[in-house]
Amino acid sequence: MHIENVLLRPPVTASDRVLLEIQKAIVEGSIAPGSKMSEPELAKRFEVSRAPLREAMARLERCHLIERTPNAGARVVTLTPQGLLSLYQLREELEGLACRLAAENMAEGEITELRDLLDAHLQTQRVREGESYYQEAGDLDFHYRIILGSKNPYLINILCDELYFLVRMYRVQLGMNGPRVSRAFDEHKAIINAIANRDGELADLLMRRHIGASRQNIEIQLQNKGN
Amino acid sequence: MHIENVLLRPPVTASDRVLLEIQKAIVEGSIAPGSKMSEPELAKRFEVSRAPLREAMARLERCHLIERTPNAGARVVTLTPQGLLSLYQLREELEGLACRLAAENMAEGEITELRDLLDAHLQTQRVREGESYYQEAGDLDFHYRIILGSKNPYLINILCDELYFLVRMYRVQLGMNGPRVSRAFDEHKAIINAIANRDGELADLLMRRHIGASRQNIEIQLQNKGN
DNA sequence: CTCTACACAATTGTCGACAATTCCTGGGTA
DNA sequence: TACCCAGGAATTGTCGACAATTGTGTAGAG
Repeated sequence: MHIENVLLRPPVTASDRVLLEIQKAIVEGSIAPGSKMSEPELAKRFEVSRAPLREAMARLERCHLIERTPNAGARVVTLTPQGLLSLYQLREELEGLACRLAAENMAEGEITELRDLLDAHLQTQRVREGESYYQEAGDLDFHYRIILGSKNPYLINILCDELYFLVRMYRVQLGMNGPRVSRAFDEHKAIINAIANRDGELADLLMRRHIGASRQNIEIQLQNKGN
Repeated sequence: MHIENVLLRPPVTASDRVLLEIQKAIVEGSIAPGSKMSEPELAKRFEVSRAPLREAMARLERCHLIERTPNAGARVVTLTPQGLLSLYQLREELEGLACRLAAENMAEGEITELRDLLDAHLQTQRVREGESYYQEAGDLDFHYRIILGSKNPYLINILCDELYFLVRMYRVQLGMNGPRVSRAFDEHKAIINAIANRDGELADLLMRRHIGASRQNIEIQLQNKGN
């Protein structure tokens, strides 16, 4: 009952490779939201046949980066306030659950590693103040480990494989760096403590708040962009 | 931002048709759990080429009915107590959320329809006492409508497209009919009332309990089977 | 007798071409 | 001028064959 996580395995096949490239392009916006995904065009651009390309597109649909209609083609998703709200409603619930389960199921060693990771991340953060990439990567890593710590394969699959690309897309395309960086560290720290104390209920609550705050932060950016 | 629900659209393409057939076969167990899914064999059996078959298998993987490993092939999932627990942990959380959102977002008309559905279902149930099929179908319909009522496209997608086939597989293959039928009606009724009163918090709680009870019921069957 | 290495068979991944459907354009009509 | 319908171009869905990889069985060495 081990569910493969396509993120964590090297791109063994051609469609794996193309998938990663297109995912990156969509998340970073170099393929514009709402634009049409022409199969012949993309196949030529990424130098593969249409077979692996279609396989990749099936997986892109799975992680909600494109929307397909039979016999009509696919388009890149568009970012909307409603979409963001729906996404974060889910994330709050699911990552809350992940925290609760992680508090029950994470090994002591995993918790220690998580602490070390946060410390290491804090240092690089101090050195390279303002560079949002490290914040992004570090934050992602933190959430990933907790999700994996839940040991629930379906939950892991949904969050890491299906929802997180969209989360990243919203954050990247709205240019997240901002003033939340330092506060996020404290919140992360508190969550780790709760997990280390095996207090699932508290960990759940803190994670929900953490994500709620993150959502509000993005919503502000989205409003600013709208005006 | 409308996410297509493959369940609710007629099978327009060949891979759609094959997908439905194989899903049915796996859920009902006529393709045994753990058995290998040979592409040439299945293509011949369902009278399609390997291209649409592979597309169907990609979607089977998406709803967790098969597990694939690159360059090695796919196997039907096996049912385990741990798997069931993981699945229902998620369901409790997600359908609880769905109820809360449904209480906020369902139109009055939809709620009325839901009531009518339950009443109609109750009558056929009385008439054909003991036939588990109607229970299955009616229960499914009830849950579906609430999920759709949440109006959260990601939530709908995960529950209806990705998780429900597995839920059905567990129930069908463990032969669910049992004594829970009548009590489930009362629980359904209470949930509808909470939604009608726009009491999301209560609806959430009741749905979690409802699913928890359902899980315990299945776990008992699973234990009996093991002994 | 056991273990390793090689070669063969079978399966999966990929390719290019064909069929079916959709979308777009242009012409005709009210 | 606006609307509708037909025709053609382009795109998606499907097919059969080829290439690449895996698993297996066998032969040989230790």
